[in-house]
Amino acid sequence: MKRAAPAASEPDTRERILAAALTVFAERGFEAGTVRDITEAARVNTAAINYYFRSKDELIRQVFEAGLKPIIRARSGALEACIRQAAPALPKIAAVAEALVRPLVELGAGEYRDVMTILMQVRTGQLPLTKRIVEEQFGPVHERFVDLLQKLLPDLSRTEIALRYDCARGAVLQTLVHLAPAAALAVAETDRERADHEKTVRRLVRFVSAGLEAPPG
Amino acid sequence: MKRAAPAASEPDTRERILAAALTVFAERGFEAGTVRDITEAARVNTAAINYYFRSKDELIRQVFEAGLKPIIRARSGALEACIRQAAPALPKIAAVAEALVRPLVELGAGEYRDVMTILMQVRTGQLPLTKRIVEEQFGPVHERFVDLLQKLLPDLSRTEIALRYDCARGAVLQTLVHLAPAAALAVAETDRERADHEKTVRRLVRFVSAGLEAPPG
DNA sequence: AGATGATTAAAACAATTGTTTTTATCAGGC
DNA sequence: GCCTGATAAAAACAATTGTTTTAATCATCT
Repeated sequence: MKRAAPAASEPDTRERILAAALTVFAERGFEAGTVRDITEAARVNTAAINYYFRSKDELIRQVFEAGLKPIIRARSGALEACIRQAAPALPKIAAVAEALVRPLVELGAGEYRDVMTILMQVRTGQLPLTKRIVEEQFGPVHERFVDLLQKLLPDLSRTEIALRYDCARGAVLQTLVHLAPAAALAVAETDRERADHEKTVRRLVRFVSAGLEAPPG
Repeated sequence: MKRAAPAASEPDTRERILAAALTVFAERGFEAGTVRDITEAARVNTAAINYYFRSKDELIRQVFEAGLKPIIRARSGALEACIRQAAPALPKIAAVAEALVRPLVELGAGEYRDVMTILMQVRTGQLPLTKRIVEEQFGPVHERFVDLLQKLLPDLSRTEIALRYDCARGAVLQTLVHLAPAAALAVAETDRERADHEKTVRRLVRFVSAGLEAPPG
């Protein structure tokens, strides 16, 4: 036989581990977050992690890559939508800034807050494995952003554009981490929260746009 | 007797531990960086940490606070100098931005690179202890910056100013971490490096200034 | 020289780490 | 029924964690 349950109730043990691992890693970091922290949070036996994933490292890889994918897809999709919307002309800087900001704020304030926290941790480059994953996954999107910005700001060198793009990402991430950590328990977003996010997006877009199109030096 | 050596050769064991702890914590994080990592790097016995500091937690506190102080002093000094220089008028936004950017770049690219890395780690808030230290130490400086910006940008609400100030800090830190990690081994800065820092400062100031004085929404 | 007190070194401590092994449990196929 | 293979639980593994203990060293003062 291949599986105990065919498809209906895929034993959620594996999913519970993944979910628990995400929050544990976000709260304590990849190295400091222990296997037993995770199995206790998931109400699962200690050996389950080595049964479903080969090792803790493999669990880290899967949790991290799975968390990253929707973020990349959202940012990438927003960029394409913004280009499509402006076609055949080039999009405005503000639109590009919004394509960078909005997905991050909307995902990072909600379901993917833990992933954002982990992203911040990884940025400090403690684990080579995770740093490599980030570079691999985000590489293509970054390149497309910088390429587009280069067309919009032909007076700037590519290194200057890359620096400004980095600054923009740093500004958004910094704000995200400071954003209401209470969201973790909220099952549904209240109107108040949604309005806050909208305001945050507009403010960030304004800051980032201005920084991106600052005069060259 | 009070001390083995009066003052000339204060047993540098303690200093070696502090220095080694800083780089170990920067590379591996506060929790993942082990006592033995540090004692080996400092070529010191394992028990030395508990002899000179009471515990690992106390070592963390001392390393972190000692590393933070010069950064705060530099930023605080730069702000006061910029105010003094413009007096009796108010300083320009660009000058305030430079007071924020320059100390961070100059310290963070050199001797205090490890402290910057640790600052990034702490920002993700894994250890409550370190998060509290950061808030305590940086609180006053942040307030003075926001107060001054409020005067320079009277059309913006205080929360909006605070957000922009956060963005500015995030932008600078993000850039710092991406900055040449090779600096760790350089005993003396080359002219090339110093020129690079100067260019980085100017570019960051331009980005941050533009973001700070973006039109209100 | 002998005694004193600070420092260093070596060894051991219990606790916790990731992982493995070993033993149950539980579903479906013959 | 009984067997098979997947899952689950319990117990144990060696290795590593922060810390303590115990014994050596070393400089200084009397």
